Formats: sequence, structure tokens, C-alpha cells
Amino acid sequence: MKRTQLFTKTSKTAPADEVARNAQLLIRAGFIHKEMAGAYAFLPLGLRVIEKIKNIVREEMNAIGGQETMMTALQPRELFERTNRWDDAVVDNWFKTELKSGVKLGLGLTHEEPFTISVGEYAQSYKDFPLFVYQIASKFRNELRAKSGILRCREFLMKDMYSFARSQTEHDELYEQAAAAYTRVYDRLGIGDITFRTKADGGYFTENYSDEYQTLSLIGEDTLFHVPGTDKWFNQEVAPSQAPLLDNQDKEEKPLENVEGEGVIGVNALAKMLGITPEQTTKTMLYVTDSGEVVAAAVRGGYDINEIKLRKVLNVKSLKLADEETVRKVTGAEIGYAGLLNLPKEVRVIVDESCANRTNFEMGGNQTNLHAMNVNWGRDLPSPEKFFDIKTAKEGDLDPETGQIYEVERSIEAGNIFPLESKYTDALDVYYTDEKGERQSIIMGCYGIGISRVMGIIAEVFADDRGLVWPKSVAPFQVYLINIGDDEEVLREATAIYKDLQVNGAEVIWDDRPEARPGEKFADADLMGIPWRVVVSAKTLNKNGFELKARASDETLDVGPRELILKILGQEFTDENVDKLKFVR
RNA sequence: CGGGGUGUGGCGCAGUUGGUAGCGCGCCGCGUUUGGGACGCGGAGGUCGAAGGUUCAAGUCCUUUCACCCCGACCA
Repeated sequence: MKRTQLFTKTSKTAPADEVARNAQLLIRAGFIHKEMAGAYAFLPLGLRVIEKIKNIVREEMNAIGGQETMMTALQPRELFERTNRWDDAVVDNWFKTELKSGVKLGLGLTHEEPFTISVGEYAQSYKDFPLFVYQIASKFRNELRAKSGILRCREFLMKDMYSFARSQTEHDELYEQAAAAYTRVYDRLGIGDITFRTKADGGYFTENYSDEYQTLSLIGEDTLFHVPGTDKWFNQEVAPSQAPLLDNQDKEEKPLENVEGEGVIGVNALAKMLGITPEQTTKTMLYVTDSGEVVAAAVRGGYDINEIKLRKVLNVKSLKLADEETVRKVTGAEIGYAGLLNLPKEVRVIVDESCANRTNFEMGGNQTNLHAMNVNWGRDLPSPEKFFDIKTAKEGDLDPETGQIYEVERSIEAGNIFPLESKYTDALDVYYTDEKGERQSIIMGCYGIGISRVMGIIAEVFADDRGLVWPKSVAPFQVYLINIGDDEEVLREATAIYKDLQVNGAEVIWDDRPEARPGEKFADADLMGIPWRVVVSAKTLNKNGFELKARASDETLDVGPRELILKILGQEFTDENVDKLKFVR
């Protein structure tokens, strides 16, 4: 493509309302256009990147047998009511619309239901399974807040694949095949060495864990806990944690005492008032489970209670903080003074392991404005039979399995895979018939990669102070060709190499603008992040013909056309390879 | 949804106690330039986010509203 045919231009300034580096650079370079918060258009250069990413993902999904489809964006209410995902109280980021007749519709935000229906319409025998189906299409999610440029949008491009298996064992195999395909995708996208498979919460999809693919980046929204020297990575919300032991514990037990602290709420304020460290305080929260059971959960000061972990310990599906009335009834105090002392018998007590191995600790007094000091297990209240891990891991914590201190990293989610069991297939009455003629549940998995988000991640993590830096596999063009000067010989050589590169399969954009000065062309080549830059000028024609420079390096090479093309194709400069080259000249 | 901030040519910004809307980049024309975002001369382009109000007079003051950004909460 010639630069003069490209309608977009570059800009020295980014719009003031964009803060994220990915969006600033992509807009300055003319790759995307912001239509509104969380919705970006892809312009010619940006679309080329999107297509490259899509093709890599498509190839890897096809390689494991994935069948590509395209579902509809418009989704019927009735379908999602069958899986209890229509109600805004359950799924709160629907975009909903309606037909002229008043019939309610949703814009697809995930496609378990339509895929399950489509598969179930045809695949009914055990002989039809297992299978993978997927699509690459726009998703619509009414996020409360779009942010970080194209990393969190309300309309975005996603590849979503779904697996359908005849058993949990078969599902597990498919799941690992898909996981391996994901690893290959990230490798090919050039972010393989900074992208890790992590354990994450299953969220709304499943009570189980899910796996995420997280790319390390300081601008990331997620926090990862990594066991050094291993491939064990956890998202913060599910990282098992062991609190570091406290080294300042009294040897002797002191007498229990009650201290008045009117209006003192919050661990730090409390510790300050009592003259103790925050680690000597205890945070007790009351929850009500889906079966109505009241649970008191306690962690040592400085930690937060992790509802995901607590839910798993209690083996319940949902959990909510007890309301004021329940708190008053159970503890006899206003919110903020709950403790474990003298609780009614029917309250189940779950204590985090961070509360063990302490002497003379503080705890809410279960009386408004009262705090109990110098509490000791065994003496003032029975020591729990078992301590659990119900806290959100924080920096400094240990991996309970290895005892190693976690490395903590910021990251961006680049993909997510979930085991779905038979939640959706059962709900939609989609089953298969086994060899014996009996009806069986179908085990599903789902596998997502945000195509447009991955583009943002790549833009974000590789960019330098001169602009974007695309890996070759996703760059909109491989070569940015620059002619300096427009005398006959320079133009003739530029035209020749432009065609020669193209016939040999290299994508090239030729900055043929007659009025642009050299500095402007260099700056654009850098800003656009094209992997190779080729210069033709009177100067280069006096040497070997062309100057070649990689975007990611400062070195330049003076090369002839054969060597130039081979370098760009990633081939050795051998007679055999030279013979295969085609030349238009 | 809570807190904070910003809306003025395509982009970045200035605009004083209310008194004829400006600058840089970009764009158009002519000329000189050509290895890291050139220079000169001449041009085009704005109902100042929107609506209402105060005033002889509003980009500026008041009210309402919309949009965007940041922090937090949320995030299938």
C-alpha cells in the first residue's frame, strides 16, 4: 500500500481525554477512532492488526478441531431466562433493547446459550461428540465504567469457543487441549514469555476455579501471586495464603479486659487507640448463607475476608453480609463491634489461620463501643478445631504448600477459560444419548480471548517513547519503505523494491508522500511501529542500494535487494534462497 | 453508583474586573527546502458541549443538563 492512498494521518498530539498509552498511540498513529467511551472504530491500519490477531487465533482453534461459526448479536430474552441470566439482578451488564412490538431483546454479551441450542439441534448421539465450536464477533457489555483505552470496552471483539464433551474426563482432555492452543496463540502473538496461565475464580459461570491468561504489565487491573521458581500463578482473589508469623507475641497471657472505644471503627484507628499493632486486632464479619445460616468469619487485622474462599469453605453457592438487624440480634451490638466471644451457639464460626499463634489479641466485644483486649484461645474462648484460609492474600504472604513468599505482579487479563460442567446444557435440556440408549448430560467448557483487548495489550507492553512496536506476527505491514528525495533514480528504485517485496510476500507500506520531509517519514515509521524500515535515497544508492533498520533496534544495515528481501522474510542469505526470490525489476 | 476534574476550529491549548474569539499543530495556495516531525508569504475553518436565565452586553456570572477523563466500587 502506498501511504498516499491511506486516508489516515498521524498526529503529534493525542486527544486530551485519552490517558491510556495504548489508546494515545493507536489514535496518534491512526489505527483507531474513538466513537464514544468504550467503543472504538478500527481504521485501515488497526483493522489489519485485528485481522492478523484473528487469523492466529483462528488457526490455533482450527488446529484443535474448532469449528468456526457466527452467532447473532441480538439475543432473545426467553433463551436467557431459561438459564437465569436475563434478570438485571443476576447479570447486570446487559445492553437491552426491544422490537417495535415491544418484545425484549439483549445484545449478546456471551454466547453459551445460543451455542448450546445450535449444537443440541444437531448433535444428539454420543457419536457426535466431542466437539469445539467458536466464533469471532463483537460482544456488548454495559460496563459501569469503560477505561484503559481499548482494554475495557463496552463493545469489543472476542473469540469465544465452547467445548461439548460426553464426560468430565473427556472434558478435562478438551480443556487441556484448548489451554495448550492458548499458549501457542500467545507465543505467536509475541507475548508468550510475559503471559501466564493463572488460577482464578469461576465467577458467575461456575463454582469451580477458572484459568486466566494474564500478561504482566504495570497498568494491569489484576494482581497475581506467583510462587517463585514454579509455574504456579494465582489471581489475588483465589491465591491460597499463609500469613507470616508474628514475632512479637507475649509469652505470658494477660488478664482479659474490656476497653471502651466509642465510635472507633476500622482496624488502624482501633490499633492506634489501643496502642497495639494492627496485627493484634481481629476483624470479625457476619454473613448469611443461601440457606439462612449465620456465619461469623474472623481474620487478623490487616487482612480482608475473601468471600470466594469463605464460600468454598462453607460449601455454599452464595453468601451475603448480614444486615444491621441480624448483626444486632446475633452480637447484641451495632455493626463494628462484632467478635467471637459469647456468640449464640447457632452461629457458625470460621477463623482464618492468621488468627492462630497469637496471644493477648484484641477482638470486638459484641457490645456497642466495647473492645475485648488480651483475648487468648482456650482460656477466653475455645480454640477452633481447625483454622481455615478465608483471607485475601496480600504482599508478604506465603504459599501454604511450599512455604515460599509470593512474588506479586500486576497484570492484564488476555484470556480466560472456564469449566462449565453441565450447567447450561442441563438448563437448556440439551443431552446426548449414549451407547446404551440412555440420556446423558453434556459437559461444557468455554474459552475466551478478547481480540481487540489483546491488540491493546500488545500496543501497551511493547510501546516505547517513539511509538508503537508491533511483533512481526501482528504488524499491519512488515516494511515501511521511505524514499528520500524524488529524483528519477530514487523513485525508480523505490518502485522496484516496493514491487519486489510484494511479489515475495512481504507486506509493505511505501511512504511516497512527495511533500513529506525525511524526519516526518522516520517519525511515522516509528510511531506506527512497523517492524522493518527501508530507506532509498541518493545516499543509499551510492552504497548497496538500501538501508534496512528494525524498529526495535538502532542498528542500520546497507544492503542490496536480495539480502534485503531475505532479511525481511527471515531467511538466510544463501544461494538456494536467493534463487527462489522473484524480481519484478 | 460515590468522589474529583475537563468541555473554546480536525488535534493540543490561551482567553484578565463581563466589552469585536486568539495561538501552535494540521489543512489550502505560491515559493524556497529535503537523512529525524523545515522556512517565508497569503488563505480557509469556531452559533465557545447543550438548554434556560441575569445584563445595554456572556466563552466569562447563575441554574439545569449532556458528554468525556481520573480514583474507588463493579467486572461473565
